[in-house]
Amino acid sequence: MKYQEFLLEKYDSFNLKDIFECGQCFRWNEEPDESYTGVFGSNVLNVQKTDKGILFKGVCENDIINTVIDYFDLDRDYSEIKRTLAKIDDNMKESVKFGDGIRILNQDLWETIISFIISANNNIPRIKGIIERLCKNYGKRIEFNDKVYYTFPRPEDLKDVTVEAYRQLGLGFRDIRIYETTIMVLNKVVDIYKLKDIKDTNEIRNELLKLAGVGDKVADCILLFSTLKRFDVFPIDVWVRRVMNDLYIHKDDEKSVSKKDILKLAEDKFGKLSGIAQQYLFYWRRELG
DNA sequence: GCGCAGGGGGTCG
DNA sequence: CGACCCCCTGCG
Repeated sequence: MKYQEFLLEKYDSFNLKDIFECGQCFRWNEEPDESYTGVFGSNVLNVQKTDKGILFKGVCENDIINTVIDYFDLDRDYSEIKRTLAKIDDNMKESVKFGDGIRILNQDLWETIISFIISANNNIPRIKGIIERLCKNYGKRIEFNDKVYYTFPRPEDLKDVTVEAYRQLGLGFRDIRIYETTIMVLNKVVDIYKLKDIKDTNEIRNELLKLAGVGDKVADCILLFSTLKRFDVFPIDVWVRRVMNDLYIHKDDEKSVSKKDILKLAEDKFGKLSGIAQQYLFYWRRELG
Protein backbone atom coordinates (compact mmCIF):
# COMPACT_ATOMS: atom_id res chain seq x y z
CA MET A 1 0.00 0.00 0.00
CA LYS A 2 2.16 2.87 -1.15
CA TYR A 3 2.24 5.82 -3.46
CA GLN A 4 3.17 4.91 -7.03
CA GLU A 5 3.17 6.46 -10.47
CA PHE A 6 2.95 5.09 -13.97
CA LEU A 7 3.22 6.95 -17.26
CA LEU A 8 1.54 5.24 -20.19
CA GLU A 9 3.26 6.68 -23.24
CA LYS A 10 1.81 4.62 -26.05
CA TYR A 11 -1.86 3.97 -26.15
CA ASP A 12 -4.92 3.95 -28.31
CA SER A 13 -8.59 4.39 -27.43
CA PHE A 14 -8.05 6.15 -24.16
CA ASN A 15 -10.04 9.26 -23.37
CA LEU A 16 -10.80 10.07 -19.75
CA LYS A 17 -14.25 11.51 -20.29
CA ASP A 18 -15.27 8.70 -22.63
CA ILE A 19 -14.14 6.02 -20.19
CA PHE A 20 -15.50 7.49 -16.99
CA GLU A 21 -18.70 9.05 -18.27
CA CYS A 22 -19.96 6.46 -20.72
CA GLY A 23 -22.08 5.02 -17.94
CA GLN A 24 -20.17 1.97 -16.82
CA CYS A 25 -18.86 3.26 -13.47
CA PHE A 26 -19.97 5.45 -10.59
CA ARG A 27 -16.88 6.18 -8.50
CA TRP A 28 -14.72 8.30 -10.79
CA ASN A 29 -14.96 12.06 -10.43
CA GLU A 30 -13.46 14.87 -12.41
CA GLU A 31 -11.02 17.22 -10.68
CA PRO A 32 -10.66 20.95 -11.36
CA ASP A 33 -7.61 20.21 -13.54
CA GLU A 34 -9.68 17.86 -15.72
CA SER A 35 -8.01 14.75 -14.36
CA TYR A 36 -10.16 12.04 -12.76
CA THR A 37 -9.82 10.41 -9.37
CA GLY A 38 -11.44 7.15 -8.40
CA VAL A 39 -11.39 4.23 -6.01
CA PHE A 40 -11.33 0.60 -7.07
CA GLY A 41 -10.28 -2.38 -5.00
CA SER A 42 -7.94 -1.00 -2.34
CA ASN A 43 -6.56 1.58 -4.74
CA VAL A 44 -7.08 5.30 -5.11
CA LEU A 45 -5.84 6.58 -8.42
CA ASN A 46 -5.69 9.89 -10.19
CA VAL A 47 -5.54 9.74 -13.97
CA GLN A 48 -4.38 12.65 -16.03
CA LYS A 49 -3.73 13.27 -19.68
CA THR A 50 -0.33 14.93 -20.20
CA ASP A 51 1.65 15.72 -23.32
CA LYS A 52 3.87 12.75 -22.54
CA GLY A 53 1.05 10.28 -22.12
CA ILE A 54 -1.51 9.14 -19.60
CA LEU A 55 -0.23 9.62 -16.07
CA PHE A 56 -1.55 7.37 -13.30
CA LYS A 57 -0.68 8.21 -9.72
CA GLY A 58 -1.97 7.22 -6.33
CA VAL A 59 -1.93 4.63 -3.61
CA CYS A 60 -1.93 1.15 -5.00
CA GLU A 61 -2.09 -2.17 -3.23
CA ASN A 62 0.02 -4.04 -5.78
CA ASP A 63 2.24 -3.01 -8.65
CA ILE A 64 0.58 -0.04 -10.33
CA ILE A 65 1.50 -1.07 -13.86
CA ASN A 66 -0.20 -4.45 -13.68
CA THR A 67 -3.10 -2.94 -11.79
CA VAL A 68 -3.67 -0.35 -14.51
CA ILE A 69 -3.22 -2.81 -17.37
CA ASP A 70 -5.83 -5.06 -15.83
CA TYR A 71 -8.38 -2.46 -14.72
CA PHE A 72 -8.26 -0.41 -17.91
CA ASP A 73 -8.32 -3.46 -20.14
CA LEU A 74 -5.13 -2.34 -21.87
CA ASP A 75 -4.38 -5.71 -23.45
CA ARG A 76 -7.46 -5.53 -25.63
CA ASP A 77 -7.26 -4.07 -29.12
CA TYR A 78 -10.09 -1.55 -29.23
CA SER A 79 -9.01 -0.22 -32.62
CA GLU A 80 -9.77 -3.60 -34.09
CA ILE A 81 -13.17 -3.67 -32.40
CA LYS A 82 -13.95 -0.16 -33.64
CA ARG A 83 -12.95 -1.01 -37.19
CA THR A 84 -15.27 -4.00 -37.19
CA LEU A 85 -18.18 -2.01 -35.77
CA ALA A 86 -17.66 0.97 -38.06
CA LYS A 87 -17.97 -1.30 -41.07
CA ILE A 88 -21.50 -2.33 -40.10
CA ASP A 89 -23.20 0.89 -41.16
CA ASP A 90 -23.00 4.69 -40.98
CA ASN A 91 -24.73 4.79 -37.60
CA MET A 92 -22.06 2.64 -36.07
CA LYS A 93 -19.38 4.64 -37.83
CA GLU A 94 -20.73 7.79 -36.19
CA SER A 95 -21.17 6.31 -32.73
CA VAL A 96 -17.71 4.77 -32.72
CA LYS A 97 -16.23 8.06 -33.83
CA PHE A 98 -18.04 9.84 -31.02
CA GLY A 99 -16.97 7.38 -28.31
CA ASP A 100 -13.51 6.87 -29.77
CA GLY A 101 -11.77 6.77 -26.39
CA ILE A 102 -14.07 4.31 -24.62
CA ARG A 103 -12.67 1.30 -22.80
CA ILE A 104 -14.70 -1.18 -20.79
CA LEU A 105 -13.21 -1.34 -17.31
CA ASN A 106 -12.56 -4.57 -15.44
CA GLN A 107 -14.60 -3.72 -12.40
CA ASP A 108 -14.94 -5.87 -9.32
CA LEU A 109 -17.85 -8.27 -9.68
CA TRP A 110 -19.36 -7.71 -6.24
CA GLU A 111 -19.14 -3.93 -6.55
CA THR A 112 -20.72 -4.06 -9.98
CA ILE A 113 -23.60 -6.21 -8.74
CA ILE A 114 -24.44 -3.86 -5.86
CA SER A 115 -23.91 -0.70 -7.90
CA PHE A 116 -26.28 -1.75 -10.65
CA ILE A 117 -28.93 -2.98 -8.22
CA ILE A 118 -28.81 0.55 -6.82
CA SER A 119 -29.11 1.98 -10.33
CA ALA A 120 -32.64 0.64 -10.80
CA ASN A 121 -35.22 3.38 -11.45
CA ASN A 122 -32.70 5.91 -10.22
CA ASN A 123 -30.69 8.81 -11.59
CA ILE A 124 -26.93 9.05 -11.80
CA PRO A 125 -26.28 11.82 -9.23
CA ARG A 126 -28.33 9.94 -6.68
CA ILE A 127 -26.77 6.58 -7.53
CA LYS A 128 -23.32 8.05 -6.98
CA GLY A 129 -24.43 9.62 -3.71
CA ILE A 130 -25.83 6.38 -2.36
CA ILE A 131 -22.70 4.45 -3.29
CA GLU A 132 -20.45 7.02 -1.65
CA ARG A 133 -22.46 6.89 1.57
CA LEU A 134 -22.31 3.10 1.49
CA CYS A 135 -18.53 3.23 1.13
CA LYS A 136 -18.08 5.91 3.76
CA ASN A 137 -20.07 3.92 6.30
CA TYR A 138 -18.82 0.42 5.63
CA GLY A 139 -15.67 0.65 3.51
CA LYS A 140 -12.05 1.04 4.54
CA ARG A 141 -10.49 4.44 4.81
CA ILE A 142 -7.61 5.39 2.50
CA GLU A 143 -5.76 8.68 2.45
CA PHE A 144 -4.37 10.18 -0.70
CA ASN A 145 -3.32 13.76 -1.40
CA ASP A 146 -4.56 14.91 1.99
CA LYS A 147 -8.02 13.66 1.16
CA VAL A 148 -9.93 10.72 2.56
CA TYR A 149 -11.37 8.00 0.37
CA TYR A 150 -13.25 4.82 1.15
CA THR A 151 -13.14 1.41 -0.48
CA PHE A 152 -16.28 -0.33 -1.60
CA PRO A 153 -17.47 -2.56 1.28
CA ARG A 154 -16.97 -6.31 0.86
CA PRO A 155 -19.88 -8.70 1.47
CA GLU A 156 -18.46 -9.46 4.95
CA ASP A 157 -18.45 -5.75 5.76
CA LEU A 158 -22.21 -5.69 5.18
CA LYS A 159 -22.92 -8.90 7.08
CA ASP A 160 -24.63 -7.21 10.03
CA VAL A 161 -26.12 -4.18 8.32
CA THR A 162 -29.88 -3.97 8.73
CA VAL A 163 -32.50 -3.04 6.18
CA GLU A 164 -33.28 0.00 8.31
CA ALA A 165 -29.67 1.14 8.19
CA TYR A 166 -29.76 0.98 4.40
CA ARG A 167 -32.95 2.98 4.41
CA GLN A 168 -31.17 5.60 6.50
CA LEU A 169 -28.53 5.88 3.79
CA GLY A 170 -31.23 6.80 1.30
CA LEU A 171 -31.39 3.56 -0.65
CA GLY A 172 -35.16 3.67 -0.75
CA PHE A 173 -36.88 0.49 -1.86
CA ARG A 174 -33.52 -0.98 -2.84
CA ASP A 175 -32.68 -1.54 0.83
CA ILE A 176 -34.16 -5.02 1.02
CA ARG A 177 -32.59 -5.98 -2.29
CA ILE A 178 -29.10 -5.10 -1.12
CA TYR A 179 -29.75 -6.85 2.16
CA GLU A 180 -31.00 -10.05 0.55
CA THR A 181 -28.38 -10.13 -2.16
CA THR A 182 -25.62 -9.75 0.43
CA ILE A 183 -27.02 -12.69 2.41
CA MET A 184 -27.27 -14.79 -0.74
CA VAL A 185 -23.68 -14.05 -1.67
CA LEU A 186 -22.36 -14.69 1.84
CA ASN A 187 -24.25 -17.98 2.04
CA LYS A 188 -23.19 -18.87 -1.48
CA VAL A 189 -26.76 -19.37 -2.58
CA VAL A 190 -25.17 -17.81 -5.63
CA ASP A 191 -21.42 -18.42 -5.67
CA ILE A 192 -20.45 -15.27 -7.55
CA TYR A 193 -16.74 -16.03 -7.57
CA LYS A 194 -17.29 -19.20 -9.59
CA LEU A 195 -19.28 -17.44 -12.29
CA LYS A 196 -16.16 -16.45 -14.20
CA ASP A 197 -15.42 -20.09 -14.93
CA ILE A 198 -18.78 -20.71 -16.57
CA LYS A 199 -18.48 -20.55 -20.32
CA ASP A 200 -22.05 -20.03 -21.39
CA THR A 201 -23.12 -16.42 -20.84
CA ASN A 202 -26.77 -17.38 -20.46
CA GLU A 203 -25.91 -19.81 -17.71
CA ILE A 204 -24.20 -17.01 -15.76
CA ARG A 205 -27.13 -14.70 -16.39
CA ASN A 206 -29.52 -17.23 -14.89
CA GLU A 207 -27.37 -17.37 -11.77
CA LEU A 208 -27.30 -13.57 -11.48
CA LEU A 209 -31.07 -13.39 -11.95
CA LYS A 210 -31.47 -15.31 -8.70
CA LEU A 211 -30.15 -12.28 -6.79
CA ALA A 212 -32.65 -9.82 -5.36
CA GLY A 213 -32.94 -6.70 -7.47
CA VAL A 214 -31.25 -8.25 -10.49
CA GLY A 215 -33.46 -8.37 -13.55
CA ASP A 216 -32.58 -8.58 -17.26
CA LYS A 217 -31.02 -5.16 -17.60
CA VAL A 218 -29.00 -5.22 -14.40
CA ALA A 219 -27.79 -8.75 -15.12
CA ASP A 220 -26.54 -7.70 -18.55
CA CYS A 221 -24.77 -4.65 -17.11
CA ILE A 222 -23.02 -6.89 -14.59
CA LEU A 223 -22.00 -9.29 -17.35
CA LEU A 224 -20.63 -6.47 -19.48
CA PHE A 225 -19.04 -4.07 -16.99
CA SER A 226 -17.50 -6.42 -14.42
CA THR A 227 -14.57 -8.80 -14.66
CA LEU A 228 -17.00 -11.27 -16.22
CA LYS A 229 -16.41 -9.26 -19.42
CA ARG A 230 -19.07 -10.72 -21.66
CA PHE A 231 -19.50 -8.70 -24.83
CA ASP A 232 -22.26 -10.93 -26.16
CA VAL A 233 -24.95 -9.19 -24.08
CA PHE A 234 -27.07 -6.17 -24.91
CA PRO A 235 -28.43 -4.28 -21.89
CA ILE A 236 -31.65 -2.55 -22.87
CA ASP A 237 -32.63 0.59 -21.01
CA VAL A 238 -34.66 3.62 -22.08
CA TRP A 239 -31.73 5.16 -23.97
CA VAL A 240 -30.84 2.04 -25.88
CA ARG A 241 -34.45 1.44 -26.78
CA ARG A 242 -34.64 5.02 -28.02
CA VAL A 243 -31.51 4.92 -30.11
CA MET A 244 -32.30 1.51 -31.60
CA ASN A 245 -35.82 2.61 -32.52
CA ASP A 246 -34.65 5.88 -34.02
CA LEU A 247 -31.88 4.29 -36.06
CA TYR A 248 -33.33 0.97 -37.15
CA ILE A 249 -36.93 0.29 -36.17
CA HIS A 250 -38.72 3.63 -36.68
CA LYS A 251 -41.88 3.07 -34.68
CA ASP A 252 -43.91 6.13 -33.66
CA ASP A 253 -44.03 4.99 -30.07
CA GLU A 254 -40.66 3.69 -28.93
CA LYS A 255 -42.23 2.08 -25.88
CA SER A 256 -44.11 -0.29 -28.11
CA VAL A 257 -40.87 -1.82 -29.38
CA SER A 258 -40.35 -5.18 -27.72
CA LYS A 259 -37.13 -6.22 -26.06
CA LYS A 260 -37.19 -9.33 -28.14
CA ASP A 261 -37.10 -7.38 -31.39
CA ILE A 262 -34.24 -5.22 -30.16
CA LEU A 263 -32.25 -8.26 -29.05
CA LYS A 264 -32.79 -9.97 -32.38
CA LEU A 265 -31.63 -6.89 -34.22
CA ALA A 266 -28.56 -6.53 -32.00
CA GLU A 267 -27.67 -10.17 -32.44
CA ASP A 268 -27.96 -9.94 -36.22
CA LYS A 269 -26.05 -6.69 -36.55
CA PHE A 270 -23.43 -6.82 -33.82
CA GLY A 271 -23.18 -10.50 -32.88
CA LYS A 272 -20.42 -11.18 -30.37
CA LEU A 273 -19.69 -7.46 -30.12
CA SER A 274 -23.24 -6.50 -29.08
CA GLY A 275 -22.26 -5.30 -25.64
CA ILE A 276 -19.60 -2.91 -26.75
CA ALA A 277 -21.73 -1.73 -29.66
CA GLN A 278 -24.42 -0.95 -27.11
CA GLN A 279 -21.96 1.13 -25.16
CA TYR A 280 -20.97 3.29 -28.13
CA LEU A 281 -24.63 3.78 -29.08
CA PHE A 282 -25.72 4.51 -25.51
CA TYR A 283 -22.97 7.05 -24.91
CA TRP A 284 -23.49 8.74 -28.26
CA ARG A 285 -27.23 9.11 -27.81
CA ARG A 286 -27.07 10.07 -24.16
CA GLU A 287 -24.48 12.80 -24.61
CA LEU A 288 -26.33 14.32 -27.55
CA GLY A 289 -29.70 14.17 -25.75
C1' DG B 1 -34.07 32.43 -2.96
C1' DC B 2 -37.36 28.82 -1.79
C1' DG B 3 -41.03 25.60 -2.41
C1' DC B 4 -42.85 22.10 -5.15
C1' DA B 5 -43.85 18.86 -8.82
C1' DG B 6 -41.87 15.56 -11.89
C1' DG B 7 -38.94 11.93 -13.04
C1' DG B 8 -35.14 8.70 -13.08
C1' DG B 9 -29.77 3.44 -16.29
C1' DG B 10 -35.80 -1.32 -13.48
C1' DT B 11 -37.60 -5.00 -10.58
C1' DC B 12 -41.19 -7.51 -8.56
C1' DG B 13 -45.69 -9.32 -7.52
C1' DC C 1 -49.03 -3.41 -15.72
C1' DG C 2 -48.71 -0.55 -11.54
C1' DA C 3 -46.35 0.48 -7.35
C1' DC C 4 -42.08 1.37 -5.39
C1' DC C 5 -38.13 5.25 -2.21
C1' DC C 6 -36.34 9.66 -2.43
C1' DC C 7 -32.66 12.72 -4.10
C1' DC C 8 -31.98 16.00 -7.82
C1' DT C 9 -33.31 19.16 -11.01
C1' DG C 10 -35.82 22.79 -12.96
C1' DC C 11 -39.38 25.95 -13.04
C1' DG C 12 -42.69 29.19 -10.86
